[in-house]
Amino acid sequence: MHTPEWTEQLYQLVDSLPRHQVTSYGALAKAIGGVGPRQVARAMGQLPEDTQLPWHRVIRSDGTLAEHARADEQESRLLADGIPVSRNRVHRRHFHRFN
DNA sequence: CCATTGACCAGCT
DNA sequence: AAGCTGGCCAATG
Repeated sequence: MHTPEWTEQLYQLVDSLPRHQVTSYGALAKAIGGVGPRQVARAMGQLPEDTQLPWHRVIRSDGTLAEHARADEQESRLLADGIPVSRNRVHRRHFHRFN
């Protein structure tokens, strides 16, 4: 398997996410540059199951949670982080702004 | 404010 | 080569 070279930067960005904030695949893609949101999403899906990265804080740009194998776990992790999720959606005010 | 639609996207199988 | 993704954005109602 071949991991793209931008993944290290992706991991660092995700790892630096403040505890009570979320971000989107697209926002990360922009912050990295030259990659698309779906590539970021795929990279998240490839993370090992026991990763320490807060992958659960990466959601869709419209605030809804994407549908994938660990979606339920994602919701409970967000709630455990103190990030409210109602009707499968996180409010915009919890999005992190990259500088 | 929310939901839907359609064009665009890149990496699989 | 067709079809499916952990998506995004703008436009629309």
